[in-house]
Amino acid sequence: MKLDPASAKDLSAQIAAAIGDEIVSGKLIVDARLPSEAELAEHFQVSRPTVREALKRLAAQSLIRTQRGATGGAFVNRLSFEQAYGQQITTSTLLLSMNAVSFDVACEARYALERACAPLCAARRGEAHLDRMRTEIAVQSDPALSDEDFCASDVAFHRALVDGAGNPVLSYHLAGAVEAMQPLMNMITFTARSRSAIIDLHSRIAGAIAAQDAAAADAALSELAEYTLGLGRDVMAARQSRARD
Amino acid sequence: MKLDPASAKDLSAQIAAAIGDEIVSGKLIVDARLPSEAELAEHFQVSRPTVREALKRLAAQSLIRTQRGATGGAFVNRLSFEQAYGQQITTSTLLLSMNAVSFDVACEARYALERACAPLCAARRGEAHLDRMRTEIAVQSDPALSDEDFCASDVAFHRALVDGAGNPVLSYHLAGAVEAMQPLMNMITFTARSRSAIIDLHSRIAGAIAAQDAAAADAALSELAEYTLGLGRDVMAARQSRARD
DNA sequence: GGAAGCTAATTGTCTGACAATTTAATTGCA
DNA sequence: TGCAATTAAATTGTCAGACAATTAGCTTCC
Repeated sequence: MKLDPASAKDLSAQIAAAIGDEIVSGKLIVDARLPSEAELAEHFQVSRPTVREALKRLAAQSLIRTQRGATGGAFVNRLSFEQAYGQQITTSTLLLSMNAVSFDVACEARYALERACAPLCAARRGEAHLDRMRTEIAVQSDPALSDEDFCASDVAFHRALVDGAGNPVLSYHLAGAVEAMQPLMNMITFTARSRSAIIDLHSRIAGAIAAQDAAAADAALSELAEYTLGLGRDVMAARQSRARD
Repeated sequence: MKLDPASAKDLSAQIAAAIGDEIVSGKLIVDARLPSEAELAEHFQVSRPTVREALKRLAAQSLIRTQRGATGGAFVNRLSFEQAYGQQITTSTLLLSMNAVSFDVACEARYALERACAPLCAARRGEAHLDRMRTEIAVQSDPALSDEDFCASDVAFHRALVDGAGNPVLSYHLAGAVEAMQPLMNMITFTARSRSAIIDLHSRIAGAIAAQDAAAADAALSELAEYTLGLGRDVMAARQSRARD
């Protein structure tokens, strides 16, 4: 583990990169203990605060965890699926909100990915997933539900569909795509009529999954994608015409 | 921006979370300047090193960038697609390597997602994407190529396919799925025969994309998925039989 | 008017210290 | 001997103050 004296970056960034590389490359395995802060400072010829800044960078990426006390220190952290979901959702959400990604593009990506899950979900779905989907449809049918809660339930429905594929890696990749859409969906105000159209399509999807009919599920998802895109376009058009006034 | 005195977490983690929430929620917009480290220390009633640790955590997530000098400081960073790709690939790779994800599960996720891109790619691919795919096929046809380089070229080929869909959000989500497979693919030693089978399928895929034939591309991808899964199973079986000796 | 230098603000780094926490060893006692 | 309480040691968490490095803007001088 060496540093590049000519690098333009901070020492703490260089040290974090050096240690991070060891972890990613597998030279430091899960639960291995890093040298103490004092030893790292000695090794890299820097002060302890600089080492600490480097360790905090790694901790922010969930690459290490720290423990106080006599046998404490920094340990290589096993990246759990839960942690990865969280990072994935945060990054995806920020990416969409900060880059003026159009509703169309985000929507297309989301439904393209989701349709990839449908056949697997139809083949493998368990009762738990069917229950989650039916529960969310019931929630969505309450006319008193706020728009935000409707969108949250929409996300929960689609995550049940994704999880039904029974592939945690797939669920991880889809988590960001589905969750990051929520702020965009919130921007669309749902009329009673569009809500019922969405609920109908959700019911068709759930029914097809229950019947293990992949083709029907795909068709319904495809229709939902088209319908959602249309809603988005209507809202955008309405906004533009209001802006002209 | 307040801290919870009862929290079990580090002060730097709490401060990072507080500022991070402001950014994610949009209260701090892109390119906004955060207060100076001294002001933040004053605001949160902590020392400057503690504030700095918090800022380094945020920097590690690409949420902020810092600049030295008179008009310097910490600024909310626009998360670029490039940065997001990088984080996505790192996280996906670690997730697979640290959680003993089986080759089957990772492979299934990857090809399911990739097949979602095929129809879009067939419809929209430009000459640049076709060129990239053809170039990689040529690279792969060199018998002197090392297994590592063959896998790297394989990844490049598939990324061209993904990028051909012309949807950056889709490319972002797929980047992790495709790149994170490389270490797993490296574990499979390719015989000359399996290489030629893969190259044939790549050629069929590239041809179908060039002809804008989505169905043919999907069929070839599907075959490639099956073939890759088979290769993985053979390698695992051979290992187990060796282990029994 | 322009170039050089000065000043102020800010982050980057260092030193040293103490507090809090946890484990292990030691001691004292029954 | 066995066990409980105490002590010691190691480690991270936090603080205070200082100086170096960098950068923008202002001032001064030619």
